[in-house]
Amino acid sequence: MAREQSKQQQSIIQAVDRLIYEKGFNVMSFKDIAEACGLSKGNLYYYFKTKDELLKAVIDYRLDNMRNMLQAWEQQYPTVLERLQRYVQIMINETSQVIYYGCPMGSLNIELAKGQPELQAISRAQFDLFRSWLKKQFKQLLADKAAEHYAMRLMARTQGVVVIAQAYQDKRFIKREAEEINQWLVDLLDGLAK
Amino acid sequence: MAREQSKQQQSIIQAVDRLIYEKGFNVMSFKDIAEACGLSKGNLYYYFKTKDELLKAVIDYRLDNMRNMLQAWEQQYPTVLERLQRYVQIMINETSQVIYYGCPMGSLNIELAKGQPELQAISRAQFDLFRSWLKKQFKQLLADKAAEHYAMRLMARTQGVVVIAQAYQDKRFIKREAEEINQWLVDLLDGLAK
DNA sequence: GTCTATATGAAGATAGAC
DNA sequence: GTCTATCTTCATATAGAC
Repeated sequence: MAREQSKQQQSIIQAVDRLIYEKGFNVMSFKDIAEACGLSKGNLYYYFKTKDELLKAVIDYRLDNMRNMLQAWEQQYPTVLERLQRYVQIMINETSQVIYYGCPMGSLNIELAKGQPELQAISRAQFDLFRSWLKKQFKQLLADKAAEHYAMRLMARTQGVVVIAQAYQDKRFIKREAEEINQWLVDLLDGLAK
Repeated sequence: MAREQSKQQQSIIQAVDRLIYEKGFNVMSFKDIAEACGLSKGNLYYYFKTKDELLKAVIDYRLDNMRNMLQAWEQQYPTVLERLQRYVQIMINETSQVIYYGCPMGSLNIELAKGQPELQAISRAQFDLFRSWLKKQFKQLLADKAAEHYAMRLMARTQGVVVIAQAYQDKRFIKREAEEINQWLVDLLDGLAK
């Protein structure tokens, strides 16, 4: 739910979004942010008083984008298989960033889980959103509990691919594994249709 | 290959190993380390002049432990399936830490991949070690390239499970997915035996 | 709203006494 | 080898002029 925000706030949030992804939340500094959006450090504090506030704003921003994206997918893809495969497609589309910075959602959550539980709880909302959307898709074919399990498994599979691809800066691994996961989905839904 | 190291060096390395895992490399400070091993900060610098040196020492320490562990597994488990499943078992055995701090190898690598490529290269040796050991196991049943691919896929699957389990502090997910992966290995090796 | 200047604290790292 | 004291740099955060 985006509150009313100034152009400046928007541009700060976008810069921070990128910096968190590329440097990590704890490494990113106010100096980095100020430089990235051409503001003075002092002026930044006019908009956001703490790093935690910035994180919250970035997560809200990401969640808005994700909700729009997922809604668009439902318009665009009529079948469950297409929707699930579209999810897998993300890592293909983002390959060139993923091999360097990993998954924006996954890497942030891992960082914050180490000793910043309040912040991790905020970051986790990204997982919640994908998880519930994927569950909703699987529920068209499966009982509630099984749908939940498959949603989580699919997320685990894509996250795992990203971790290994980042470790080796290996683009081809992403391609190869995306195909494997897509085939797994085909076989799975095929088995369920019977 | 562990060089000759004093008792003090060993105890520092073990403290740092833990701190990197629980707080992250960049968040961990010399103050943390000094407190953790009951030394003064100044004295710490007598043993290790920089944080990078500490990282190298910790990775060497971890690699030694891993090599010993893998060698022991080869003594203990005669079959490929048992060995691969023993690898999957790690996340079961470490569940109570994993749900809070993730994978020691994976989370460190993800952190360092963001803007510290020289340090990531050091950390990546942990992945290399597992990867080549797993490949060696698969090569008993598969051609070189396929063995490599399956080794990476197995690593991706366990890493992914850990990411999701950490996101939700969900122990049961680890159990559930470990069983699934074990079954996948059974089916896979079964298919190859034919 | 935007800036510069500054307060304050913590980090990595060193010097030198013991 | 171990300590305390200190240097320097950089971080978060604030104050106050414009």
